[in-house]
Amino acid sequence: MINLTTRQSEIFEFIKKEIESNGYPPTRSEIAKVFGFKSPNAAEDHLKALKKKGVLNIVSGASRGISIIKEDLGIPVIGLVSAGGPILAQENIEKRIPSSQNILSHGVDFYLRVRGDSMIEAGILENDLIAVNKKTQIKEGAIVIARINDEVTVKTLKSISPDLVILQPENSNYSNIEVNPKTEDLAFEGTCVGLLRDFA
Amino acid sequence: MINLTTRQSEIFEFIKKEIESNGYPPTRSEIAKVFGFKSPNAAEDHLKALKKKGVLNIVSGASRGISIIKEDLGIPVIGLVSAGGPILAQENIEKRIPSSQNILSHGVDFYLRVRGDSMIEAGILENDLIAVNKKTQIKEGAIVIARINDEVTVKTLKSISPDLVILQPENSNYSNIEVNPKTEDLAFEGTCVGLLRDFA
DNA sequence: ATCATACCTGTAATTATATACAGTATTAAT
DNA sequence: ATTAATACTGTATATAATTACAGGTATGAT
Repeated sequence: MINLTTRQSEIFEFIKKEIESNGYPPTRSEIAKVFGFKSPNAAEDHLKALKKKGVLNIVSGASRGISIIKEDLGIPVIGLVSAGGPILAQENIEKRIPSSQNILSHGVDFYLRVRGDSMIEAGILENDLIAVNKKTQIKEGAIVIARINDEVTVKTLKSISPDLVILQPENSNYSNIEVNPKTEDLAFEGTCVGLLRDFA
Repeated sequence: MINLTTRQSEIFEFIKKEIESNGYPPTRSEIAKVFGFKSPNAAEDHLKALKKKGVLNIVSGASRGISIIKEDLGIPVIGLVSAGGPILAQENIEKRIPSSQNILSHGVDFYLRVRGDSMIEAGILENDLIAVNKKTQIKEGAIVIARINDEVTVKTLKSISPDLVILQPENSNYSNIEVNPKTEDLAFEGTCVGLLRDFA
């Protein structure tokens, strides 16, 4: 999608909200009123711009003939992460789950399919999907998605300090991973905010 | 919902279809045209009838001010099950999750909040929500929701025969539950088809 | 038998709405 | 420096749309 301006985003979001709450789209005048425009033509201009940018469709002559073009790709499900590249690279995306179906309380940036049994004692099994939020502040005690030298792993963050990060598997067969961020390549991809298991 | 007449259903379905495909509701004239009415007032009459029957809402004065009232209550989340009564009794329903948000591959009849730690070795922890399907055939090896003498429990179904049902907890601290369906009150509420954990 | 409801036609008026045209000011790109 | 895009005001008008009123017919219920 071509980037919308701040104003255009506001208008676009308003239209979406109206459709959601009323069940039908707003008129030019309604938009103008809400945004304080003194002319419905201001809204008309915005609609034309939004149509041009391909985010909505306008049926000429029809009242409220506005419909949003949903290009909502949904929340990506990350399968096996290939070494190198960013975690959200196209080749890692297994499928997408519509974001409207997000029933978790936190925002979910992506789902990661769990490989291995290192977290079974935390009730996280192989093939489960863990919901990951990228923005949540990384905290000790949380279950985090870390990348160590191109290896992506899910572990409990035991402790964090400038020269020592301890990642703890939740499986007594495995031992803690100790990383020195100064000498090793360590990045946090996000925090686990949910879990999804499908008994297919 | 009060029963709609055949004609009313046709009109109602058409309106829903229009909203789905166009993104906005039809006008009286559009309805009239599609159904061959020679007057938009025929459509008006139908809309009034449909409003009276509570299936849609009409905003007076607004063009296309039609919205369908969704009676979809969503999938119930069952908290603590009170002894006696059916599992889906009103007093057991903690909240509802819109069925449109169901991302699991099987149909989900309700979610059950897990109490206790008897299934931790199957990765099912306290407070997780397990998605339950009532219709799936109860099979050995599946995780089932059983009711034994008014006690609702989640266990793996180890074996089933006319006079002995063995339910296995997935926690080595607990031992198997053996029930004779002929002498004890045993009912299967459904099969676990998914799991949802929210790190709130 | 009468009444309510469903299901229409036909007309018409008010209002809601889209949308063109003519401007103005600001900002980002070439 | 000029052009294009953004973000509006202000006016005007054709037409889209709601919706009332006045009928008509058929059907099932009281």
